[in-house]
Amino acid sequence: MADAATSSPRERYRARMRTDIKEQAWEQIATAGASALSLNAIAKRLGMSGPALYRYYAGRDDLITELIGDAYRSLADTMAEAAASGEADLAELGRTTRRWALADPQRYFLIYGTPVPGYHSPADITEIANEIYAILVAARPTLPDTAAAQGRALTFWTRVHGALSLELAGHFAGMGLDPAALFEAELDSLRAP
Amino acid sequence: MADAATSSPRERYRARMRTDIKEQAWEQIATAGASALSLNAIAKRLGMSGPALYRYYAGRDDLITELIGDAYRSLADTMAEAAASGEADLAELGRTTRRWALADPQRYFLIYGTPVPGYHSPADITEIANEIYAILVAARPTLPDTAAAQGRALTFWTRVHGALSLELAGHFAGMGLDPAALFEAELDSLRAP
DNA sequence: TAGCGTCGGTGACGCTCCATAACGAACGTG
DNA sequence: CACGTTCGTTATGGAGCGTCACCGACGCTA
Repeated sequence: MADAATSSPRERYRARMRTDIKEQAWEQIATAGASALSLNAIAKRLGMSGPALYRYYAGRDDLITELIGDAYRSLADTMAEAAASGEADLAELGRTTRRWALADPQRYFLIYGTPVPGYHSPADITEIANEIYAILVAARPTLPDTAAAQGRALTFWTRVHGALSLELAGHFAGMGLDPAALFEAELDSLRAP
Repeated sequence: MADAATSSPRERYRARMRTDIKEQAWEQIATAGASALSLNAIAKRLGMSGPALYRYYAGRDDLITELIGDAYRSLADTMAEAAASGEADLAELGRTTRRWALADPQRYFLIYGTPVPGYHSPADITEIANEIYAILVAARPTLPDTAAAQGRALTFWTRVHGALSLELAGHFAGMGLDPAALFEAELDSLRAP
């Protein structure tokens, strides 16, 4: 079963509708942030009335949860692709992460930004997070010791996000600093532990 | 005029009211995040009706802006106090920052969390940010080269926030990692550049 | 192909919130 | 004690989320 291959017209319409909704949602998030995401506005721009969206998503939280999942998936795929492209230097993975984040900062913050106190990620999302972590652990140059590789991956990850979150939030802008150079300097620091 | 020294009863009442409002606001932020901050809820908990708050703050944004300023001020004062206490090791300043952040994570995210796309900090807030930066630059051990001190402060700051933002957002929790140990490891990395 | 059940969309409604306006009461200064 | 400033209230408007009842259209199946 789970005939994902064959799809009825209704299923295709429904899938198309869901992607259209998410597309509008991403547009709003990119321009005004996730907290300003409005179902009514999405519906209006799709030419239909508000409650219609509830046929596709249980509510605002449900939609955002799926968007978070998509963001994670996008990052994991981007990292995996970079890692599989042969010269998967750890520093190059860092640059890949930065490019991905700069392409849509609010998408980055949807994952690594301010958490909502009550919120807990569903299991499939934490799974993707581990997937990303595994890519970092396996990155070249390959280390003989697994523990060392894990430690390196973790240090790498925290430093990347330290530089990235400050850059994307604009904390460097007012100080006349060059975020790109700073990022490269942090990548260099990982070369010789 | 502007007799700031003497304060009329009205002025004191007004100041007291503003602090009460902010106190309730912090409570809400700590438990539900800044995005869930509700003026109506604050007014209700203060035993008065919603529009009364507009005598003290021009609106929701005005209140939040002042809260951000207070958060910055609190962090800067905490850092300055630690730096002035004699043994102002750079690593100790890092631990001070972490303690400050753990005391109220949402207050931390009010400064270093997801930015609102349109928002620009007022000048007096960026001033406090520079104040914090200056404390880090001047931290012990004193470096002869100013550029080196600035570089060290910057690296320190990005790494501290990398570890802190991931810890506070709960990204380490699901992976069975010890945030405190990880933080100490990052502080160690700063010792020998 | 005809009919029927499922699915999708609509307007109406209740609730909460932000923000403004108009009104009345309390306060304290002169 | 009188008057103007300040404070708090209710009323109002507008937007958003989410639910409900209703209806139209689609497509599967007999």
